[in-house]
Amino acid sequence: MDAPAPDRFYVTTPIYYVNGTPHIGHAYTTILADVLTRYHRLFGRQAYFLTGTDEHGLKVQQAAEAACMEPKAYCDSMVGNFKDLWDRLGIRYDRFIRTTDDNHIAYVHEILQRLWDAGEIYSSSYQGWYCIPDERFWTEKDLVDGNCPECGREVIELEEENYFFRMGSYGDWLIEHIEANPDFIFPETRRNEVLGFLRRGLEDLCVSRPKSRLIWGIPLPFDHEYVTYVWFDALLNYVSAVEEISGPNGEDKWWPADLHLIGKDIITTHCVYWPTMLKAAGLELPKRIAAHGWWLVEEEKMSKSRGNVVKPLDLAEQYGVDAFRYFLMREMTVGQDRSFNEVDMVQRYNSELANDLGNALSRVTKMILRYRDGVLGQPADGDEKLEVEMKAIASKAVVNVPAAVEALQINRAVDEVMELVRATNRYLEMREPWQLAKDEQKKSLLDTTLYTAVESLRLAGVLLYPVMPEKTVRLMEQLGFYPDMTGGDYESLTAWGVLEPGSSIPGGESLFPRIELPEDLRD
RNA sequence: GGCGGUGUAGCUCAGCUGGUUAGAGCAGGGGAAUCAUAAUCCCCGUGUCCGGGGUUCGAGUCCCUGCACCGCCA
Repeated sequence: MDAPAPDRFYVTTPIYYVNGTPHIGHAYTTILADVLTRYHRLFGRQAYFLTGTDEHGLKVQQAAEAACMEPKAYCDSMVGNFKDLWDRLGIRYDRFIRTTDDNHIAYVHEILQRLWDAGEIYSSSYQGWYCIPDERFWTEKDLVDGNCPECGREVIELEEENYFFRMGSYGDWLIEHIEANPDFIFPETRRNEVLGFLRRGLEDLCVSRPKSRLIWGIPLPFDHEYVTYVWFDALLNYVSAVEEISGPNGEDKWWPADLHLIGKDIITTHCVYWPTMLKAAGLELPKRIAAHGWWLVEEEKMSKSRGNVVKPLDLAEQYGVDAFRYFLMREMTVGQDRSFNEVDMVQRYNSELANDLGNALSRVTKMILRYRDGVLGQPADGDEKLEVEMKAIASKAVVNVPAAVEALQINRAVDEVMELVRATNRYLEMREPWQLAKDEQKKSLLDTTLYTAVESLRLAGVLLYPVMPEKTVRLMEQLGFYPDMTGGDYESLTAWGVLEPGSSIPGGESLFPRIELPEDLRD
C-alpha cells in the first residue's frame, strides 16, 4: 500500500477503562499519540487525535453499586482521572469520547441494526462453563482441574441464548487483507501472531450479554433483554467519534483512521474482531494498527528518605512534563518492551537535555549577548567547509525526522536531532568564537559562526517541538523565533536562514538545569 | 508441544537485499579548551557478532542444528 502521504492523519488511542487508575502505560500511549499528532501537523497535515474512556461493563456496574451511585454518575466522577492527567502531560486531543455519549450509543445501535438486518448477527444458544468473578465463559477443554484456567476459581455450567456475529466467515478474507497490506499490523512480530491465530480458524463472536448478567451496557436494538458485548461497543468509538463531525455529506471525513495505537494486550480485539466488524458493516478498514510494548517498572527500593515507592507519573511532576515525554519517546522502540527507572531518566536528561541541548543554547545566547549586545550578526556570503558541513547535518535531520516518524521510530527521530545538537557543539569547538571575539579582524567569521549555531539550534527546536512542546517553544523564543507551531509549514520552518540578521536574541534562563540524582539512587 | 521472535563492546542498541580493518550513544581512562548549566571538544575497545555445522571467492548478514530468553497459541 504505497499510497502517497495523505494530507490528513487520524490517530486513536484505546479508550481506557474508566474504572481503572491511569498509569505509565496509559500515559505512554497517549503521549505517543500526542507526539505523532503534533509531528503530522508540523509536516503540514491536518490531524485528528481521539482518546477517551470505555465506560460500560460489569466492573463499572459493581463499583457504582458499591459506591451507591448510578453507573453514569459514577463514570462522571471517574473520567476526570484521565482528563486531568492528560492536561498535566501536555496532551492536546481533539476529542475525548466516552462510550456513554449519546451519539456513540446511537451509532452502536445503527451498526448493530445494520448487521442484524443483513443477517450478520444471529441468535443461538450457547453452553459453557462460566467463571463469575472473571465474567468469562470457558469450554470444557479450557478448564484446569475443572476450574477457571485464568484464576483457578470455581466455574458453573451455564446455557443461555445469545447473539452471535458471523466473524468466522471473514477469516480467509482477513488473512488475505493482512498479507496484501504488510503495514496493516505493526510490528511484524504481532502481524505474524495474528496470522497464526487466524490460520487456526476463526469462530463466530458472541456480541451480547443477557441483562441477568449485565445491565450496564448498550441494549441491543433488536432485543432489549440483552446488552452489547463491551468490546463490540468500545471498538466502534473509533468511527462514532468522527462520524458525527463528518458533515451532512461526509465532506469532513476522517474515517478510516490512519493509525490505531494499542498495547500488545488488545491485539486480537483490534486486529481480528475490529476489521471483521468493519467489513461486515461495509465500512473501510483502518490503515494501520500499531501495538506497542510495556514499560516495565522495577520495584523501586523502599527508602527512608523517600518514604514510599516512586511512581513514574510522579517523575513527570518532579522533573518536568517535557523531560518525562522526552524520556519516554527517546527510550522506547515502538513495539518493544522497555524498563523504566529513575536513574536512567535522570542520566538521559543530564546528558542530552542539560549538557548537550540546554548548554549549547546557553553558550550561544550568552556569547551573542556578550560579544554582540544580543543582536544576531550577518553571516558571510561564501560558505566555508565547516558551515557547509553544519548545514548538511541540519538538512539531514530535516529529511530523516519525518521518515523516522512515518516509520514509528520516534526514538530514531529524536536521535537525529541530537546528532544535530552534538554537531553544533562540535562546530563551536572548531570555530572557537570566544577566540574570534578577541580579534577585530575576525568579526565577520564570528558573526557567521554564531549565526550558524543559532540556526542549528532553532532547527533542533522545531524538530523536537512535538516531543517537548513547552520547552522547545521557550528555546525558540530565546533565539528570537516566534513561530506558530499549531499549524505548520514544514519547509519554511526548517529552511536554513530563517532568522534575520540584525534580529535580537533575547536568551533567557537555563532551559534544562542539571538534575542531581537523589541521594538514595546513587551508588 | 505448535508457530513466531530475540541473542552484536560493561550498559542500551544500529548494522537494508551477504563484500573494504564490525559501528553509535552512555558509562570508564587520558588530554585540550574556558564561551557555557564543573557543561563542551579530542583520543582510547585483541568484542569467540550465543555454540556447532554448511552454502559461497567471501557471512554478524543466507541454510541446518543445538542452547538461552521472550511472545502468541495449546
